[in-house]
Amino acid sequence: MNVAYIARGETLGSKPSNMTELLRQNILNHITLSDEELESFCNLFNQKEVRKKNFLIREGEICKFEGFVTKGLFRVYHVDNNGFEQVLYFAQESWWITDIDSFTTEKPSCLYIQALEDSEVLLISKKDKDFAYNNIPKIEKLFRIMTQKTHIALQRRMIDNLSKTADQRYIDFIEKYPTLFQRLTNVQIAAYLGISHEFLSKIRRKIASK
Amino acid sequence: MNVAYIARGETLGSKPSNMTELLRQNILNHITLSDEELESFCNLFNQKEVRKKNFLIREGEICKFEGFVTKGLFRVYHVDNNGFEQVLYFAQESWWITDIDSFTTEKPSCLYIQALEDSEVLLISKKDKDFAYNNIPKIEKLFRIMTQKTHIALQRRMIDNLSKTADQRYIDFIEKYPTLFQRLTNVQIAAYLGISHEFLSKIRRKIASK
DNA sequence: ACAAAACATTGAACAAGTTCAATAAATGAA
DNA sequence: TTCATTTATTGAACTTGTTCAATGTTTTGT
Repeated sequence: MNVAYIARGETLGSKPSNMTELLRQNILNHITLSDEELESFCNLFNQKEVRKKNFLIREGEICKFEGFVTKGLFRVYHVDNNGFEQVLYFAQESWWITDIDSFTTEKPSCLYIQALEDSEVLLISKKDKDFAYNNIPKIEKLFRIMTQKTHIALQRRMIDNLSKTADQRYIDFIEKYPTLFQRLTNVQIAAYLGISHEFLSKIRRKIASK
Repeated sequence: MNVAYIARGETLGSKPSNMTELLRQNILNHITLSDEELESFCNLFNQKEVRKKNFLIREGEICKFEGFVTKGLFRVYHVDNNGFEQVLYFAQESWWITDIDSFTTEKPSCLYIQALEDSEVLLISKKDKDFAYNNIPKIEKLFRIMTQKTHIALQRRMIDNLSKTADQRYIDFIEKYPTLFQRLTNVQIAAYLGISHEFLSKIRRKIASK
């Protein structure tokens, strides 16, 4: 495995383990891998710093990476025809980020991924991910399981959006993501809940007065 | 592979190919498999008839299968606290159905899956699917790719629900699923769009008068 | 420390979507 | 064929959420 790794022109030797420690933990939460497999997979990632307000991708670009957040916070969002922003999801430490649509189809993205704080991510390219799929069979299982989990979460959110009132969705959000909640402005939360930030402000007043 | 297959107590010999023809096509649309792999995977499925209005699963039950529709039409829906139904998706011929949440976690489902027409499905149990994962490596890739695709579709729907008006979502639905549309009542379509059927009726009048 | 920008709140007028009740049309079961 | 059930339409009153504009507060960059 290491031979293939070196042959692909990457730097020789492992990255400092503190850089990929969170990633290793995250992977082992989903599947079991030998030290060698873990090592060679983690070595396919490159660290990148993204300062607050900077973009990992913008609409129209092709998403060439899949990322794992090791520090900071991102928002993945869409801008509609009227210029309004809808947040698909937030990603803090130990969350994965990509536009899976653009990444897999290699077509231009209709999403923006922006850092809301000074952040750090580990990025893997499509080429290296395909390499991992072909050479470390369990990686196929890893992403099958992870995609399943994010899909389940999105299904639940879809049902909630269809069945619950904005008040309830806001209360649920705080309960479900209590620490993330504290790192977000009301503008961002409103864009996630699918309401105007003015209306969120009125919801907050109503809740506070109880 | 056939030995393992027989050892698991299934009927000997392949099912008539007309029964699994649609399934075979669907699989080969996603990955390439040898005839033997295809054969042994398809043999893990059992056909089931479901008459109109009957349920494949109900809320509270544990979803023990993943299904592939060969004939007819299903709706997968949730019933909220006020008794309103939200349709997560419809599944006609060549679509897959399951409550992936309940199926993977083995916890009670919060969904109903009901036949809207006299239907037929090919079902695979969790045990047999795990068997396939462990013995036919490409099956892992198959479901990784399929889950990715359904996830991408759901992401798009999520964005549309957050950014578009009900009128536009209805027009989009007709354009995207022109044949499915003709098999559904307005009550079902409204439950998918997340609006009351009365309001859908008013949207239809408005559109017709143009 | 200061100016500029972003963020949060509020009210009033408005638009989108619901609820309820009444009626008509289509479908289904015996 | 007939009766019951489901489906579709419509109007009026209502609720939820938006829009716009004004005001004050907090953050940020330099």
